[in-house]
Order: sequence, then structure tokens, then C-alpha cells
Amino acid sequence: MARKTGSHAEITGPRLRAVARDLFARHGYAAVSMRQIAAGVGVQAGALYLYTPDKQALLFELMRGHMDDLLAALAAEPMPADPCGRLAAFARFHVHFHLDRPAEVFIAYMELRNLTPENFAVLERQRHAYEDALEAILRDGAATGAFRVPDAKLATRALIAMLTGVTQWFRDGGRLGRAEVGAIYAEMALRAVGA
Amino acid sequence: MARKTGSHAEITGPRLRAVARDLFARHGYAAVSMRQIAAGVGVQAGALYLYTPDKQALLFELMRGHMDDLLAALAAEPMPADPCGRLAAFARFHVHFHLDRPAEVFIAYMELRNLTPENFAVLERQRHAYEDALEAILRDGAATGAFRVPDAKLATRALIAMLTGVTQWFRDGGRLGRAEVGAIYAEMALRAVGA
DNA sequence: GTCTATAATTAGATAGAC
DNA sequence: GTCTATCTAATTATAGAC
Repeated sequence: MARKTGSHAEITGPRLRAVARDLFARHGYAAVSMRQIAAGVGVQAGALYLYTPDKQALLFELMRGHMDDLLAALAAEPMPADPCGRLAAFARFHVHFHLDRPAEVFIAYMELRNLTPENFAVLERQRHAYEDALEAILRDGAATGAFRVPDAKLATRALIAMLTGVTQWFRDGGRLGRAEVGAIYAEMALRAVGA
Repeated sequence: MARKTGSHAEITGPRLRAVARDLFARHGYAAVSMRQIAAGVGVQAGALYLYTPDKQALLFELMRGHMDDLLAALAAEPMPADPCGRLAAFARFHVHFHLDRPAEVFIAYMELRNLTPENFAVLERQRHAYEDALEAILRDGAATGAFRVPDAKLATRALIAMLTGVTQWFRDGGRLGRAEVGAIYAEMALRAVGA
């Protein structure tokens, strides 16, 4: 434990990302210094630059990785055929996925403005692709008469905001469990679109 | 215009708050320097300290002032007697109030973690008081059978998240007007609680 | 009331020893 | 691969001239 130097490439790389993720989520990207991150990893500041070209790349890789995971998980999620079933499945998926990754979610929503314009554009495309999946469900349901949505784009954003909000208050071990919360949110989402 | 010095206390004070508000909203509290603010106001950095004891007080006063305004405006809002009418009125009020103050709203939700613990506690009490107003409406409606809400606290947070989300996409001059958007959100809120 | 100058600290990032 | 030392630039906040 007292070793102060040596080779730990396989440990330091992942640890760097985990520490940066937690510190960025807690204090905000702009408020966290490379020295703080280094202290959390257990190395000196200079050593971080063996694993990331700079602080911005650290943030961008965290955010892009999170959105990659989100899109991949959604694509892998089994989806019923009918619009009501699909919306309920989407809502439960969204709630559970976000509750499983509170730090990443916090960063994804809070640090967009700290990305360079190029990096921001990448994240925007990913966010848009995710929203399109929900919008397609709502349009299908509206077309078949299962839903009543005066504006599919507005309803998409309203539902995503509602569902994502769960991360701001839910704590494990509280009054309600995850499955229960996911079910209630899914029911509210269905009702909100007139299902 | 070329004047570089002199007395402008009545102008500089309000300008300082307006500039800080806009810069904090755009770049984030931690990423904005007192020199940037001073440049926006049109004075040197040192002069700012005649109007605020420090950067933290600047942030806190902006956030507390916003919540004061929110609570006062809600108290002044005429409210129908029946739960459905009250929920619709609350939803429209929330949407319109938040669309009128995009910068303040952004700061209120993004910069809580940059407050000192004492200042954070004050804001938390204010936020709680506001949420209690909506929760009371939902509990009334559930008691009279007008609403079906399995959990009033959860529904309160879900609705507030949904309604506040309007600030993330709405732009004046877009496809939908404010009144239209407020009406659609109010309808989604009513449906979400089974009205 | 504002400016200039400055103190004290900290930031991101790099060079070179080991 | 890591550490130490360092560079350059920026930070908040204050002191004193005007």
C-alpha cells in the first residue's frame, strides 16, 4: 500500500475514469482540478496525461460512452408490438437504466455546455437518436388511435423530462423500490398520452 | 461612452446582477470569473466588491431571489376550487413562469451544488415549500376521487420534472406558442394523474 | 465609485529524473 | 509508469491612489 511508484497501467486507466466520473458528478467539471482527480486515483497530476490528452477529452469520453451504452441498451431491449406495450417498456427501461447510473446521468445533463462545439455536436446527435426512438412509439400510437398526442415532439420531451427526473430524488432503501417506481412512472407515461 | 470612471451606483448594482445571471446561466458558476463579470458590467474587477461581498453571495442572492419570486407569484395566482382546475392552473402557471425566466431557471437547477451548505439549506426549504403546494393539490384530488395517484410525493416530482423540462426546448417564434404549450402540458399533467 | 496594482493561490499542462 | 519540479496563465480578493 505504501508503494509510491511503479507500473499500474491496467489499474490506473479505469480508475482515472471512475474517479473523474464521480468528481465531475459531485462538484461539476469546471470545479474539479486535475490535481483533485490525481489525488483520487492515487498518483501525481502529471501521470494523468499518460491516459488522457487533456481534461476535455476525459469529459467527452465519459459522456459519449454513457450515450453509447444507452443507445446499445435500448436497441437490446425487447419491445412488444403494440404501442402501449412499447411505451411502457420504454418508460421502465429509461427509469431503470438511469437509476443504475446516477453519476453518468448527472454529467450527461449538466456538463453539455462544457464540451467543445465539436464534442457537443456528437452528443447532440446521440441524444436526438434516443429521443427519436420514443417519438416513433408515440407517432405509431397516435396513428393507430391508441394515444392522443396533439404534438409528438412536445410529448416526447415532456415524457423524457418526467422519466429522467426520477434520478433527482430516488434513493435505494427508501419507501419505494425500483420496480415499483418504474411501474408507476410507466403508468403515468401511458396516462399522460391518453392511452 | 468613453467615460472610464465616475459614480454609477444605481446602474452598476442591477447591471452586476443581470450580467452575473446571464454569464452563470450560459457558462456555469464555476466557469465564470469575476473579471468576465466585470467586463460585462463595464468596470474593473475590484469595483464589483462594492456591490457584493464575494462571488458566492452573488450566486446565492440570484437563486434566493428567483425562489422568492416563484413562491410570491404562486401565492398571487388565482386558483379554482376543484382539484382539476387547480392542477391545470398550477401547470400553466409553472410553464409560463419558467419560460419567462430561462436564465434564472437554468441557474436554479444547475448551480445548487455550488452553494455553501448553509445557502443550500435555504434554497432546499424554498424548493420544498413550492413542491408542497403541488402535493397538496394532488392529495386533495386523490381524496375526492378526482385523481388516481398511487404516491403523491412521486407524482409531485414527476409532474414538476415534466413541466420544468419545457425550458430545455421551447423557443419563442417556434412552431408552438406559449399559451398552446402551457395548455398541452396542463392536459398531459391532468391525464398523468388520471383526471 | 472606480481604477490600478498586487498579494496569495491555484489552474492545466509539460520536461526530465528515476 | 510515476514523480518532482516547473512554466505560464488565471483565479479571488484586497489596498490605496484618484
